[in-house]
Amino acid sequence: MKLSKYFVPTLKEVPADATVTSHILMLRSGMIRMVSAGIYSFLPLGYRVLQKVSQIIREEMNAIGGQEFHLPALSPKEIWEETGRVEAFGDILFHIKNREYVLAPTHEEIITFHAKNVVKSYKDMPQIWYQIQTKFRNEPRPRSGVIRGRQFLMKDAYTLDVSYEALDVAYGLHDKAYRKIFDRCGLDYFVVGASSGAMGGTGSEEFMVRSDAGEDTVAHCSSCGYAANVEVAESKVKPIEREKESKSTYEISTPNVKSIDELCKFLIIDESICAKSRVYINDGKVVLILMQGNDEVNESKLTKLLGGNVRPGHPEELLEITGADAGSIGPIGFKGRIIADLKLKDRNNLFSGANKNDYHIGGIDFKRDVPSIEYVDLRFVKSGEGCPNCNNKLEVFTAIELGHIFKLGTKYSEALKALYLDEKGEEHPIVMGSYGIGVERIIACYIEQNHDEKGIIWNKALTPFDIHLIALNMKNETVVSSAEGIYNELKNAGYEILFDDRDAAAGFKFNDADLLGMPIQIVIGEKKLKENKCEIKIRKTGERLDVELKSLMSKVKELVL
RNA sequence: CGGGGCGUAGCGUAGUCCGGUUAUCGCGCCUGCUUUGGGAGCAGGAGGUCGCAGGUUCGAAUCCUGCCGCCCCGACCA
Repeated sequence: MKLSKYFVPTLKEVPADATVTSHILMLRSGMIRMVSAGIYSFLPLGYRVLQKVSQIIREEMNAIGGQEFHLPALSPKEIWEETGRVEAFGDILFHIKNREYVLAPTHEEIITFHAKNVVKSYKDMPQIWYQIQTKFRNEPRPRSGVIRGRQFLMKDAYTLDVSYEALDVAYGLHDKAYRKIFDRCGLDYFVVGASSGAMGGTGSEEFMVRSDAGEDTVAHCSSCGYAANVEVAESKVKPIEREKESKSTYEISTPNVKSIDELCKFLIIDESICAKSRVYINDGKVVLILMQGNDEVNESKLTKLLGGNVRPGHPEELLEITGADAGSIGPIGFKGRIIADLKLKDRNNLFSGANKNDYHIGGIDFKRDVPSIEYVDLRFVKSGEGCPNCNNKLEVFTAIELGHIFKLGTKYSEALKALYLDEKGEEHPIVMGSYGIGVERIIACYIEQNHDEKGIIWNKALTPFDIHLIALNMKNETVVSSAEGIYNELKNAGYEILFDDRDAAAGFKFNDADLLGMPIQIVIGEKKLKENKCEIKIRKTGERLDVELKSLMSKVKELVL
């Protein structure tokens, strides 16, 4: 491809709206342009990368027996009502105004619809069905370029099986395929075990890439590989030691002290001996949660523990329930269920609210004064705490979710009555699995991990072109004819090659080449030509090699592997 | 949806507080000449509903009101 005729609008300056590295570089290298918030056009160069990624995914999905579909994005609303997902998705689901259609945010419904009509016997399974297709979600806040969009490309796969045992096999195949896909793309990723929660089934894994642009927070152990979303992550934390002598409780006047920090400052004590109170309403019932010092309540853990609907109490409710405002609430005299974090287990000589505004109580002994108390792990894991599985320490950081796999079970097959007959002629719902990959996210994550101050650094697998050929002076006939010759020779040898044949200054071309990031640059210039040589630059290392023109092809063959 | 910021030529911007000739500068673009190993030089040129609508005023990019759009933080995220 000749760059003079190829639409690659590179930008020298950073667009004002972009803050995330991958977003900046995708815009600057002319891969994408924004149309509206969370909606991007892929330009020819970006689309080449998208196709490379898609092809890798396709190959690995086909390798485990996947069959590629192309399902419609436009979908009758009725079928989404049958599974209850019009309500479940809420405002995330795009609705068509002039007909009862929705834009599909995912395709469980459509797959199940086809399964119901076609898969009637145990003999028809197992099946692995997948597609690479555009998904639509009305995200309230798209961000970070292509990382979170309202329209995005997803590889979604669905498995149909006769049993949960068979589902385990399908799930295992996807786990392996996903690792291969991300390995081939050259990504540094890790796998997070997640509870499948409301989706049912027995397992779920997320494939994550560490990144400041990420929206998930995970705890990771580099030693044993333990990794979990902080919503469910656990850590080894010792409860604070009980003191030998328990003081008796005593009331302290603490005017205008609202927070743990203010309390510590006022009484000159450490936050570790303060029990912070939070009141939650669980399906109408009141629960008091006690956390050590400034530890935050992990509401995911709390919801999992209590079940049903869990929400923090409103200020008016707090006053009515406890007789005090937030900041002066505590376990002494509290009527209702009391749960404390494990870190506070059996501890004495604690400080907490007095359930009376502007008063706190000291000398609290949980064993003596709050005998009904329950202890549960309700903390958010913090960096530096012990790994639950080994003796190393956990690191907590943000990450981008690249893909997930989970066992769906029969939620959709039951709702849409996708049933099959077993050997005995008995009817059962099909057991399903669901597996997704964010295709654009692979590209963004790759760039996040492979760039320098000059631009992108592509690897062989994803690069839009194998070689970036630069003719330095398009007014010099020798340079032009040599470059044209090399271009044709490389092209005929089967290489994908971008030929910068623009009439521009050398520095301009070098900088564009570094920005676009092809793994190998071949530079044709007057000086080297006089010695029958040209120059090869390795983008990743910056290494430059002088190569005899006659041995160029063999050198290229050696480098492009 | 809450908080903050921004909207001036394809891109990046000055001017806005404190209203006043023809809206600033750089990049890019067009023409010509020169130049060609790290974002060239000279000369000439094109390109603007100052986000939109309304208001105040002799006069609005600038002040006021409403709306739209974009970015960031938070909430949300099968």
